[in-house]
Amino acid sequence: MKRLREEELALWRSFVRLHASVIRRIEQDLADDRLIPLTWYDVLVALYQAPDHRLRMGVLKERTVLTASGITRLVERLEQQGLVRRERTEEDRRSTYAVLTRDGKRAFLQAWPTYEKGIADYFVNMLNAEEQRIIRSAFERMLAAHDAKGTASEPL
Amino acid sequence: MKRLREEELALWRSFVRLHASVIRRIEQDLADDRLIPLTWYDVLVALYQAPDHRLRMGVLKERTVLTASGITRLVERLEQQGLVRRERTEEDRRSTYAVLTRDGKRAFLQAWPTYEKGIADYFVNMLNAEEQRIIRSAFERMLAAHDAKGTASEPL
DNA sequence: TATCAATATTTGATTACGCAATTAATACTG
DNA sequence: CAGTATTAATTGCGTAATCAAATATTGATA
Repeated sequence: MKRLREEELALWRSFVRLHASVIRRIEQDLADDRLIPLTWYDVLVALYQAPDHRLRMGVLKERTVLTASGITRLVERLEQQGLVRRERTEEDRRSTYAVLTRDGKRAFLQAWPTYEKGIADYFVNMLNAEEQRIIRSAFERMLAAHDAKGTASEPL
Repeated sequence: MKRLREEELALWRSFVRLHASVIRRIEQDLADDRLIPLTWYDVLVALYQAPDHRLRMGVLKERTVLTASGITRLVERLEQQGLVRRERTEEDRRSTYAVLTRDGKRAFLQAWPTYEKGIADYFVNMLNAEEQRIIRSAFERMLAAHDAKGTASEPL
């Protein structure tokens, strides 16, 4: 049971706080511009990139940071806003597809410039090329390891 | 208006997802061991480290990741659990102090081993010494820059 | 020093999310 | 091929966090 050193703890704290700060700022900018929130964006983009702009709820869950019930409710709201449509299919009648609507496509295309600028201003552009490379490779490696382990408890 | 490159976007996504994954795992471990949640821990530690184990609500807010009302409610719950006591003072009767109780101290000391292990297992120990150094210094620099800017909208 | 502004915290209303249980359909097994 | 297990998604219920408005107190100013 190795104890954490002071610098290691500082590293952890910086990670948590930076995350909160960046997310809050981007969310604020989106709200200021009357655009959709980050969570909506994540779903709509995933659909946009998918073949036929449609994806099963389960896949959608994996692409976001939510649990199954979280996704159900989020898609429900998106459907109410007309940004997404739900479809059941014959091939497997347990599953539901979420399909991007025309309005949904428009909503996320409108949000992108603000989102992109937020990511750049509050995060990416504050890192030099070497830092970017190192952080990305470390984080992706860690994520892979996380996934490898608790796939059971994975709402990732 | 510089556009984000693919790798920059991947960097951003790895950041967001890693954060969600690590936090979720630690929170789960704490729950499994019947210990206090992360947010409680943050408050209790801040109080523990403060002179006389007491801090004004506003200061507490700065040390966590919550807004003013978030802190009010969190401290409220902690008070209900007997982990914290609220005190008003004569020097400035607008402000409230939160004071760590004996039970509060015990609760967070009990949680620490699990929390520490989580930080180590899911985050710190997955990074080599150089990565740790680089990430910490970059993140702390970014946080400082964030604070310098929007101190107005800062619940940081 | 009465008034207006600023600060510190709290409250009301709303929203989002998680867990555990539920429903429904498909896959496996003896 | 009947019965059980597994998978996919949803729902009930509770908790926690936010924003905006309210309250209370202190500071500034004319």
